[in-house]
Amino acid sequence: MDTRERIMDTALTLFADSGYEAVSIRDVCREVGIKESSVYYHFKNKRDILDSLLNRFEDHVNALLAVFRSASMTGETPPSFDWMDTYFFDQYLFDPFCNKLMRLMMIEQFHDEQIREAYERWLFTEPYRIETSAFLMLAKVGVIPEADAAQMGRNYYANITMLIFRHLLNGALTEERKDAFRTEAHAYINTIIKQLGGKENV
Amino acid sequence: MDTRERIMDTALTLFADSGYEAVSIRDVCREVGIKESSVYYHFKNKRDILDSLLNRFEDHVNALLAVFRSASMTGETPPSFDWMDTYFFDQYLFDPFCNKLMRLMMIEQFHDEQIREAYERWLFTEPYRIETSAFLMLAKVGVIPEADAAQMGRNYYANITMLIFRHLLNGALTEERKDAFRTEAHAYINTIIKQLGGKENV
Amino acid sequence: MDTRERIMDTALTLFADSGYEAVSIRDVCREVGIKESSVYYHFKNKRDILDSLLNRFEDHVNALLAVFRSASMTGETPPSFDWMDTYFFDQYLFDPFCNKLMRLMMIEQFHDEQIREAYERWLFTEPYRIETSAFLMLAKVGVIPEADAAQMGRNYYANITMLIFRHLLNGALTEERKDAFRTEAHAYINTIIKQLGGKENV
Amino acid sequence: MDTRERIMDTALTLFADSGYEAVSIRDVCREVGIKESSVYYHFKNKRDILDSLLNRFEDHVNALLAVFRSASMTGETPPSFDWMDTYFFDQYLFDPFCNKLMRLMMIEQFHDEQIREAYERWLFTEPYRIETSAFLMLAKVGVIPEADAAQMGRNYYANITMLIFRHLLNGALTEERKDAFRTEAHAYINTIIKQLGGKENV
DNA sequence: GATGAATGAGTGTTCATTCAT
DNA sequence: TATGAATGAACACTCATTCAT
Repeated sequence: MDTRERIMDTALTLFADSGYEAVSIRDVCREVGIKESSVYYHFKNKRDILDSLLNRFEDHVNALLAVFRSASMTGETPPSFDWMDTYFFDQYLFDPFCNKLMRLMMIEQFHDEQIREAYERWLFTEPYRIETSAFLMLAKVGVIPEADAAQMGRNYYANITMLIFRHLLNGALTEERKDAFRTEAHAYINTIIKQLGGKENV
Repeated sequence: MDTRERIMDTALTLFADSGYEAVSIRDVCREVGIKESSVYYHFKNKRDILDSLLNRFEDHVNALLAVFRSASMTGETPPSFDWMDTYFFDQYLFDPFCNKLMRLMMIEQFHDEQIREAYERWLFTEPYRIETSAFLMLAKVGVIPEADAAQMGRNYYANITMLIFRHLLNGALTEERKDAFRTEAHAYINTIIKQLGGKENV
Repeated sequence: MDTRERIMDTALTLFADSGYEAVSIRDVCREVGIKESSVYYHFKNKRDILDSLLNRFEDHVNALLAVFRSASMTGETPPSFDWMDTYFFDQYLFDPFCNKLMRLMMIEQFHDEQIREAYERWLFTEPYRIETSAFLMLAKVGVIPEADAAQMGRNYYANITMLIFRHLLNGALTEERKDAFRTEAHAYINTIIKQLGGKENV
Repeated sequence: MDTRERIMDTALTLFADSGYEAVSIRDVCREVGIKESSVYYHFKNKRDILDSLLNRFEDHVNALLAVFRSASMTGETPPSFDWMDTYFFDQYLFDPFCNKLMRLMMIEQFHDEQIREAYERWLFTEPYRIETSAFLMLAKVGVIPEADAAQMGRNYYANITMLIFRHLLNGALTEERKDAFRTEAHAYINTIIKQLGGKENV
């Protein structure tokens, strides 16, 4: 991994732990093993590191979305909760890069409007859009009574959002916390499936 | 209001906006209208201001809890969603002091274990305890089928938690955001009441 | 002399030697014997030191002008070249504070419009006004033929200005340079006096 | 123009605007369109650029002097104020290269003895030598009474020097400033010519 | 109770320069 | 010829804190 990459990587880890302001260029450089002045060869200034991270996140998550959309559009595999596990849980919520950026956005949203918008979009608006549309698709396929789709989607979204803040954006992201999230998420999903008379999914 | 009070007040407002680290003693003093050295007559150091705020919050919220408990214990008035409005929404979530402290805890939880514990307790554990117990009481009173109480309580908790993060801990606390929270919360509560065959509550 | 005074004093000496940009706060503090951070108790920033110096100069020189004006207005003593020696040479050109500020303005006029204006004013416009008006007064008193006053004033001004740049704003201000200035200035003045048929003034 | 040339050219322009210290290698390279490290192929270090400029100036101005001397020695054309216009004004004072170097010397003379010497030489000593010798020649030719030559030469020199500092080394060298210089210089010259009973020269 | 004055440690950033390629 | 990458030293400035008054 080249220097620029290592700076971004280290900075993100520290930013996600303590917030942008609380992390100094010195801190980043100590970790990376370069001199402070070297940072300025790769980045215009400190803020430029943050912006680069935000841009990379935006790109990364848009790519994820594109894959997800094309997969769900072709319809070759019917929508299922397993999808969520793969695309939303594993590749988004648990992904170290994405998780750190969510923490960063969560801290910085309070004093940066640009970040606040990203925060609202990627933790609320987009998940809501995807999860409710998944339930609408399940209704189309006939798995769910059409009348309940919206309400169920909204409930699902609320439960997952609560679990994200409770377990994945609370202190350090340990395996215990991931397990707690997974356990509660699956328990919730199974109650839904039971209501639908479906089979359990562990 | 005496000087010590004004320092705490101002510090909290700034901390809630930008986080503890990002706010300087200078910033606080400029607002309060005193010299920086004067702060050290009232507080041991900067951290002491933060600790005093956390202690005051703990006291304040324990007092709230005590009132709530005694009110619900006497059973003179049956538990209802109106309670929530009064005790949980108005006196806790919307209360400027409490709301600022929640923001502060949300920002600082990532690099301070003591704050993380308070954060987990007052945003997740305690609300969960109270809200689910409210539903259990509703079940005892016969308003809700005993079998659904736990599940409904959990759903209620998840929805309210999601709304808190989405609307009350997102950017500045404006009247629009309070309204958005209230609207969505009441809409959700009404769907529950409808399911129970009860009357709407606006 | 208090700290603020000593900072200004030292800064001016260094600025006049090397220019504003080339002098660091470190340089000033080393000389004054204080820590760099202490400067910021007395001045908002580096530029504030410069501005304070310029303001003080403006005040100082306006005071000089006022004294000169009142002295020449009362007319108790007729205008003479001795006046110039006292007011313009000794109290202005040779005065260490004023001389240093002239050097500073001379260096900084190239990249600061505000300073350029002061430079033009206090090295060209005001001296021109004063010196030509002195010759007009001499004409009124009958010492000089009215017709020659303007031309002689202008020549006097040109000669003195040239001597200022040649001797007083060239390298360090040593006693030799002051002597060179005085010698040439008096020589020039004496040729004028001779032309007028007056007595020599050494 | 090759790279070395472009570096010197750009550096001079920037140095003349802001002084040597205030201009960074970065500034020069940005303008030239090369990377900072490339400068060190063409110059030993930053100071080497300055020295090269000073050397080039010395050569340039010596060449000018040689042309002027041979022209005045042959005596094929009698000395005149038109000469001054051509050699001293147009080819020296208004010449962009020379004018920039004069500014540079004016700024840097205060903290570099080598530059101070060049400054004194090319702004005072040499012009004085040339201008007074021109008046001596005019006396030889009989245009001026021998007795007045020295005095008139000195006055001429003083007036031109004052105009140089007032108009050509004051802020940026604009067409307005050149015009102001020319107007005042010609006005002065005409008063001399009038005194000599000669014809006006516009 | 409050402040004037000071400070050591640290902040982000710029600088001229080096050197392998 | 030119540059990508790095660096030590310096820069202006901010910080929380101290202490005598």
